[in-house]
Formats: sequence, structure tokens, C-alpha cells
Amino acid sequence: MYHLVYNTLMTNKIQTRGRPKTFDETEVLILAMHHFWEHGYDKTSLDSLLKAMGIKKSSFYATFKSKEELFSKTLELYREQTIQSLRNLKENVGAKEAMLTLSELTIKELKETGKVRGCLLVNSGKECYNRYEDLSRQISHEFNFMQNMFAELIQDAKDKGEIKNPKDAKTIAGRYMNTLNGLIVTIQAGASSELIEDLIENLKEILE
Amino acid sequence: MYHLVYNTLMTNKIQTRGRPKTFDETEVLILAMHHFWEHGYDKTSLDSLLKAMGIKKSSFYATFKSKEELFSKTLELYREQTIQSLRNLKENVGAKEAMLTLSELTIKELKETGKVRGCLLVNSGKECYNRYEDLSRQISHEFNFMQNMFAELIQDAKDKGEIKNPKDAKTIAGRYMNTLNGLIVTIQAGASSELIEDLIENLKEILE
DNA sequence: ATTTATATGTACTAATTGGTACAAAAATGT
DNA sequence: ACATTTTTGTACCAATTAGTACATATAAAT
Repeated sequence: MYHLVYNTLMTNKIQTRGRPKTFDETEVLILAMHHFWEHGYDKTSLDSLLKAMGIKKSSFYATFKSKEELFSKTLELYREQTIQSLRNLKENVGAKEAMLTLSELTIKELKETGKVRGCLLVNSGKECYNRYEDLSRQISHEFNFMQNMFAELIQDAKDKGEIKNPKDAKTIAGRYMNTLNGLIVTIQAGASSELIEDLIENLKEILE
Repeated sequence: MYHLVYNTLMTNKIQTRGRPKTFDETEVLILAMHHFWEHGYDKTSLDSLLKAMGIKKSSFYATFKSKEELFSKTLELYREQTIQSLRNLKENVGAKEAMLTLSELTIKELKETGKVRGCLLVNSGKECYNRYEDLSRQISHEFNFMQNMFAELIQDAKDKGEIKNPKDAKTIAGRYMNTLNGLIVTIQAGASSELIEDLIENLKEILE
């Protein structure tokens, strides 16, 4: 699932003199991303991060400038990964089904693990809002990037007649994302299963 | 706005011997609630909390058992306050308009302060999710309590013909809350003003 | 063999965390 | 006058935070 992202970010550094790195920068970045996704930015301590990445403090600061710089890189990676996955899904099952898969994955995660992590960008948006200016700016950029990607998918589905909703693609994209992101926080706030099920139904209606 | 809550929670303690408390328990609880609302639970340090409440550490621990106990009390206060405000609004402007006022307040807050705090319960739900068992349980309880309150309002509006949506009141309540809570995180993720405006429109459509 | 760049590991820093302990002052009822 | 209770203020605690510094080891290119 991540190999495409891997290729995208791959540093492919030309072999220099000296002892070569014993870890792959992108591989440990992916590990970091999952750790941040699970625990959030502030609640991720440097020590736990180093354990998750399997590298030492000195290597960490030599490779990534700081915790914030690393986090910024994982946000970019997350957006690239998500968009790449959606493109793949579109090729395999079509645009509309690709979007529905997203909500299905959330429910699957809830049923299998008993919890939902939500979207890393939205989680981070809430956490960084009014606290980390640079990160907030980046999150806004990635978020709008993703809305455009969703709008592309919806336009594709509209062209094929899979979606009949007369509203323009970007509007539908925004409403779909909003309902899905709402669903996440609603689950995390402890809503009833009846409400959760109806919100899934709501998502389907948006793409009709 | 808070005086009704104040009366509800008022301890009205019978005068005992000894030096009387120089602060009102409920008053400092309200101050604490606003501080938590602004900064979240984890990011609120005890020191900043004490400053906001205007009491000393010794008095704090003598009155409230711990930071978590205090936070739990503020969550209950928040729910009571919100429900009381909605009841008042319903008396003054009617059930449907009362609900629309909520989203208007969010936009007003955004325009006046440049940011949105969101719902304390939802914020806390995200923060406590999978981390604080007791608090999560309580948040779930308060959240469902509020959904029922919204459902009451909607039923009232349906009875008066203000809302024609054939879905049952509790379902509409859930969708309204979900879209509103989605709107909050969408704003905090840095969505465009076009998206924000359409989501307000979406909220209105839900109550038609 | 030498240079170069990286690795590990340990020891720091200064600040902050939630919470405890206790002494002394002050305000009240009896 | 005395008992009772809460006040303020100071001094702690042990743990954790992100980040720095440095000595030593190691692997590869030249």
C-alpha cells in the first residue's frame, strides 16, 4: 500500500563516502507517521518516537532537524499516500466505489480494533489549530489538496452517470468529507451505533 | 447566560464554623470550564488552571480532588449550560431558530475572534478517546443526552410544521449535530471559506 | 592507510508536569 | 478564650519533556 509513496519520496541518494546509513529515511518516516497517527503530535514523546522508528537520538537529529520538521514530513507523506491509494482504487473499482470504500474502511477499523484513528490531517488540524502556525498552514494546504482530489473523483463519477447529484463536484466533495470527518469525531465522542449507522447511510446519499 | 447553571449547581452550603471560603465553588468551576474549553484537558497545566481560577494549589486540592475530577465537573456543567441555553432560546425564538442560532454563533465567533473553540464535549471526546476511560464514558453519556435534547427541539419544530423532513426527530438531530461538529473540525483543518459557507447552507437544508 | 561520514551510548540541560506536605495566618462559631 | 476550618505560601517530590554535547566505534570511498 505504501510502496508508491515510498517511490515518490525515495531519496535515491547517490552513494557518498563514509559509513552508509543503516536505516532507510522513508521507511522510518512511515513508522513515525503511524506513531503520530496513533498518538497525535503533542502526545508523542521523542523517546516513544525513537523506539517506534528504531533509531537513536543522535541519528534522529542528524537526519530530521526536529520533532516538528519530522511531523511536517509525515503530513506530506500522509496526503501523498492517501491520494495515491484513492487513485489506485479508482482504477480498480471506479471513482464512486473508491470514495465509499473510505467510509467502509472506517467502519471496518471500528469493528476490528474497537476504535478509529480518523484522518491524520483532521486530527492534526484540531491539535495544531491556534498553536502551531506553520503546521496549521501546511495542514490547510494538504486539506484543500485533498478536497480537489475528491472533487476529481466525483467529477469522474458524474461523467459516468454514477452520481446524479446536480451540485458541483467540489461542493459534493466538501460535504462528503465533512460528513466523514464528522462521523469520526461523533464516534470518538461515544455516539450510539444507531447514529453511526445512519451517518453511513447519509454518506451514501451524498454520492447518489 | 450562566446564571441558570449557577443556580442549578449552587452548593448553598449551610454556614459551618471556621474561616469561610473566600471563593464560590461554582464560580471558579465556570472559570475552569472556560479555560479547559480554550486549551483542552491535557494542554491545561495545573498552574495555568490555578491562575485562571484565582485560587491556590492547597485550596484547589481541598475543594476538588484532582485535575480529572474538576474536568469531569466542568463537562457536566457544560452540558447543563448548553441545554439550558437551548431551552431559553426555544422559549424566545422557537425550536428551529434555536438550533440555527447554534451554527450562527459558530460563524459569529469565527468572524469576531478569528477562531472557533468548537463543542467542549466533542473536543474532549477526541482528546480522551482511548486514553481516559472514565472521562470517555462520561462524554458519551453527555453527548447522547444532548442528542436527545436536540431531538426534542426538532420534534417540537416538526409538530409546529417548521420542519418538513420526514425522517424521525432523533435521526435529524444526529445529522445536524454531525454536520455542525464536522464544520468545526473542517474550519480547524483550514478549509476554504467557500466550503464553510456551503456547510452552513447544508445545516439549513437539514432543518427544512 | 587515511579520510569521511555515520553509528551507538551516555551524560547532560533547564523547564515543566501533577501532586503532596506542612507551617503559619486569619476568620468564624461556640 | 478556644476550637475549628480554610487561607496563603513555600518547599518539596519523582517523572518527563525536547534538545545538546561528546567520546568512541565502524564502515565505506579514495
